[in-house]
Amino acid sequence: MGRGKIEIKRIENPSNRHVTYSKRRTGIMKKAREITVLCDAQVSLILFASSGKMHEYCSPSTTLINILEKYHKASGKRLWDAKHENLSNEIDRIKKENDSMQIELRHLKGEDIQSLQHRDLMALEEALEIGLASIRAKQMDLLDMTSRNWKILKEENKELQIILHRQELAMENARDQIDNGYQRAGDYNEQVPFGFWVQPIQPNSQKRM
Amino acid sequence: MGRGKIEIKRIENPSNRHVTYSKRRTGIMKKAREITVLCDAQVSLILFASSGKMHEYCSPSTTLINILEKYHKASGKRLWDAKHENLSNEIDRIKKENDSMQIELRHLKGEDIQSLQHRDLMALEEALEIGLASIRAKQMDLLDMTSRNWKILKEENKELQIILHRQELAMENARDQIDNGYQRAGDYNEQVPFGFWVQPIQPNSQKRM
DNA sequence: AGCTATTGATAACC
DNA sequence: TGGTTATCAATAGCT
Repeated sequence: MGRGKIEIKRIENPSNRHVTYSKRRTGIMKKAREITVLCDAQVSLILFASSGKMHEYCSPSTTLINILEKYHKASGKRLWDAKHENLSNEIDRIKKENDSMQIELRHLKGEDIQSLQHRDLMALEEALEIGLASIRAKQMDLLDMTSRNWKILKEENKELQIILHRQELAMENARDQIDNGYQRAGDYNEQVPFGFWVQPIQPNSQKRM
Repeated sequence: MGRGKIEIKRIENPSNRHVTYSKRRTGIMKKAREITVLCDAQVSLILFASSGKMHEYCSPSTTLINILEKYHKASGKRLWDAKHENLSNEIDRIKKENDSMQIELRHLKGEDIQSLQHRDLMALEEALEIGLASIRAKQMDLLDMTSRNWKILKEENKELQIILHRQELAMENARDQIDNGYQRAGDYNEQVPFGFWVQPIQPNSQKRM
């Protein structure tokens, strides 16, 4: 394939070698592209010249990573290091954990229990009863707390009414004095002792405790 | 480079495509080998036919892993780091799923419910009640089945006793006849009607239904 | 899977 | 490198 036939052995002349490398590299790249298009193939081609310079071709429909993954599956060879394997193993482990939890959840919800034996059903029932008891106890707590808060609220309200009542009395008193001609600079406020005025009560008693 | 020029585009005829793939694959492999030898290059070539079948060439002085490491250095592209990242992401995803299931499980078992609101507790209670009802229904089924089987077993036993009783009577009868001098060649068996003999009852009635 | 006419690749040279 | 061309190699179409 040239002006003369050549033996396939290392070209000793570095210059010739490099020239041949360049030309053949273009050639093989072209071939790779062609087989990709013609035959609907996926190709990865990586070349390193003796100089260390790299060239690559990868069929456009995919990526090198993709090809390597397929390579991995097809050959079974382990390209990736231990780290990778660890990650894969962990994924498997977690997935298994996941599955068993999934099953447990379904069982607790009363699903997929056709295949269960009496022993399993008993255990499930016990677990459910314990859970239910715990939940109901908590609800009781909440209820107690709410009613306690109501009580507090009611007492506050009572006190409030008392205070209001005193204020009304005080204001009545003041008005009477004004009506009776007892006049002085100032307004109503100054005649009402400060402590008698309503203080804002704390809101949202639910959140207490 | 053949009997006729061809356009570089997908060969639609699958048979032709496959033939061309085979031929060109050997061609490109040869080229890879040649450039390796002639130019002292390192080459990795991976091909996947559209059928999914894989072929590879790797220059003898090295390995694919080696080449990929060099590729990694030369291109700066992170080949398996990307893969690692994907795996890590998946692990994260699954772990999250795992955690939420874990929490749900604990809640159903009445654990870690301190922070729950009334609304959540109600939902939990309902789920638990449904589960419990389902489990208990299943247990009832099992119980029914067992008692039904017991009943069958008892009836079988009754019949069995009747048959035994008849056999005893028959044998008594036969003995009496022998004692009374009624002699004949043969043994007891021949004098006892066959239908009177105990037939084996079916075992493990639990498995019925 | 083989054959071979024909195209394609490239060695040597500039 | 890039271009030219004589020559060899690859292969398309056929069997």
